[in-house]
Amino acid sequence: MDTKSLIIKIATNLFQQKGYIGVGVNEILKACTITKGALYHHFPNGKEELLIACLKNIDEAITTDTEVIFNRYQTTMEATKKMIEKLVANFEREGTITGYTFSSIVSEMAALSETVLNACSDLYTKIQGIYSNKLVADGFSKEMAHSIALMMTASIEGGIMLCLTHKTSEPLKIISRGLPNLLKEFS
Amino acid sequence: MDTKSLIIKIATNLFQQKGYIGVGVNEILKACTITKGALYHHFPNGKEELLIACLKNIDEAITTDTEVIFNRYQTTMEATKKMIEKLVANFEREGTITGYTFSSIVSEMAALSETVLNACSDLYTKIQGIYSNKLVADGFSKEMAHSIALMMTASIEGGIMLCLTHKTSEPLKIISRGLPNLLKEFS
DNA sequence: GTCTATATAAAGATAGAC
DNA sequence: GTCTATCTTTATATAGAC
Repeated sequence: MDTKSLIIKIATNLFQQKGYIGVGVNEILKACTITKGALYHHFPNGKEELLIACLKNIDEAITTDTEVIFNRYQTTMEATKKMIEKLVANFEREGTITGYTFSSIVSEMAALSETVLNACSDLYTKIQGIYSNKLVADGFSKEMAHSIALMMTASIEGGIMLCLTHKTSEPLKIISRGLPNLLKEFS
Repeated sequence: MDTKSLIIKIATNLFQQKGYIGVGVNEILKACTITKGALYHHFPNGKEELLIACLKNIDEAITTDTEVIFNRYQTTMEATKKMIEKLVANFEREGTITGYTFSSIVSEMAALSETVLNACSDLYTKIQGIYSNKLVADGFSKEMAHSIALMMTASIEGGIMLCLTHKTSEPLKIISRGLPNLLKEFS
């Protein structure tokens, strides 16, 4: 792998584990076994430029992964249950959830960087689009699908946060069981 | 007001707006028009000790406020709708949600400080307890009330995050409309 | 394209006068 | 209990050799 891709790969992991401000440039360098010269050659605008590249990387990974799951299973319900199962397994294995969320980045950057916030906004929109399309295929109207997709995203992201806070996978498991109520028409 | 209370009050506001790492000690001092001497006299262990004091402060404010609302209205549904209305109004007025959340603090501190994480965990448990009690009064079993309360917390926290990300109050409004589906028995 | 060495700024914290 | 002045560490970023 070329140096640039390596930096992005390793930095992505670190940012998801510790947040943007929680990871120093030096830590990234050490993890990559490279030095400042290399990093600033590939990312002249420094750490924030690297973060944007990482967000794009996360974006692709999440989108691809979600699409695969949502294509494999017949209904939104099945697909979502499987997705949450993966999140739970991830959490129980590693104690964090690295693959599917960026809410910590949103939270810490919301007041700090417009660029980063926009990147996160796009990403959520994209994920919700996948949910929404599947819901339309399930028979919901476009508007209802939009609303339900939003509620799914909110519940799952909130659930991830509760798992991290309470250090147990119970919240996501309960949310999974409550899905049938979530995936229903409402006013 | 005495200096210590003043520091806590102002720091609480800043932490909620910009997160823990996003606010420097110097910024707090400036906002309080005091100097380091005063701050480190009241909080010998520095910034983290101050944060814990602020979390307790938020805790009381949120708990009191939530209890008032949940006592005033007959059902969990009505109370929750009113609560979300307040969140939406807060967001539309100030562009942020300062009074009712601490998820950004959780997210950024999750990997960094055990103490802070525990304080946040207690707080969520307390809020969910209020929801849960009301749900039992509504007629749900204790276990079901626990599960629904958790889903409420997850949706609302997730909804707040989506509002911040997309810079619109739409997510919370949609969640409010979807509440009837959330507040139902499930397996 | 990657290295070493250095610059520069900001953070949190302390010491001691008043 | 609050001030000023200072310390220490750490952060991001740059310059220039190879």
